[in-house]
Amino acid sequence: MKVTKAQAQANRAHIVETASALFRERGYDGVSVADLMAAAGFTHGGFYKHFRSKADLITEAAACGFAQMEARTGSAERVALIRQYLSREHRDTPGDGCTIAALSADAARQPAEVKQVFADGIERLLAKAMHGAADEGEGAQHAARARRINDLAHLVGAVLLSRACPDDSALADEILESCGAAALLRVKEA
Amino acid sequence: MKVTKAQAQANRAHIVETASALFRERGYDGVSVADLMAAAGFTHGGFYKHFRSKADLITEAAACGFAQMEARTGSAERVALIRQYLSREHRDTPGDGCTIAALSADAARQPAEVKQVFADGIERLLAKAMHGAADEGEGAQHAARARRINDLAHLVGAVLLSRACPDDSALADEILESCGAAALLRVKEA
DNA sequence: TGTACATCAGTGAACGCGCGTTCACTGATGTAC
DNA sequence: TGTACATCAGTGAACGCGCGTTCACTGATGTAC
Repeated sequence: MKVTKAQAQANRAHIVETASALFRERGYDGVSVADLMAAAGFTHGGFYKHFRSKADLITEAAACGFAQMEARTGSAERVALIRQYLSREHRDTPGDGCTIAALSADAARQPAEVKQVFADGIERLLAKAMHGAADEGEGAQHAARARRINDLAHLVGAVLLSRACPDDSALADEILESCGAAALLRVKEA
Repeated sequence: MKVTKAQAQANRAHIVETASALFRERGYDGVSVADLMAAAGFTHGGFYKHFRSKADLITEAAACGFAQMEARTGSAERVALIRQYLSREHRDTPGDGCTIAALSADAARQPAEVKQVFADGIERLLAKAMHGAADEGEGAQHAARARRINDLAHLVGAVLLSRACPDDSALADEILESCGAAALLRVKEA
């Protein structure tokens, strides 16, 4: 049953990606090693040929989630990004969505290793959003960074509030719409 | 070992309050029935004399958390509320803090019953914040409500982001400070 | 290039453990007379 | 008011189950000659 080195490496990456999506859907405690391996197309025993523990996988899956986000948001316009982030689609399919919105509350209860992955991910997101302000003065850069942090908190909070409401409830949609309108207005004003 | 009706009722309320705090600290999956009952000062067997299941308790504990929040924020000034909400103290002691910030991600994975408690709680929070706008026109009221929703999303998101960062990290504090400054500025401008 | 052997990714049964829940039991409280 | 009995909050052992993890085994891959 052995497999080529390349195949094994691909399988490992596939397990991490599957875990990253499942964790976003159900939380770290909501996905068992057996669940995950079955979803990835394997039996559970092989898990420990790739990872030392479930805790290790959680750290890797978080990093994978941030890497996916960066790859996908690479060239997108801010307006398109906001529309997508505050869409019903994103709210209703956390497995395909933002790691921060789906798992930051879970991460808060995880060891420092996981939290560091989140902090690094947030930091890289902020750095990327700052590209437009690279040639400004120190004060303006500081203000721009503060604005990015505020925008991120606002978007993440909106998705979290909307997800906490019953499916198809008016309030859940109203939250997305109110926050979307305000976020887009802020882009236009800047 | 029987106890007076009044005592039994008080014990039940004590279990719900203890659960509400423990859930906020560790999440719904992070607290076992045995953990909880021990923390409340009982053995685990008696749990089912008070509740039909852990799921039932989760619903009650959520309602208890919102009731506590309403009671505590009753007479507070908006500025004081924002300062407290975005304080390191609130970030670092979720057990004493806001149910939305601590558990909305967990609630998103719970049955409709729990989500309804969250939606009702959010709705009551918004209604309370609208008291100052009671005599305005329909358009102004709608705008005021949208502003409250945005403010709530912003505050909740800030606490979540800050909690996801490593303890005592600079980024965790920066998030609270940036969002606090912006939130307070918004109050002054209004 | 061909042969012999070591490696190790993947399998599936098994481990101890803690989970939510059930149950027989206790004994003070509440009730009926 | 006093007595006899039913009630039921709380106890602690036990239930089946799924968890994270370990292990002996398989057999194709990778390596040494």
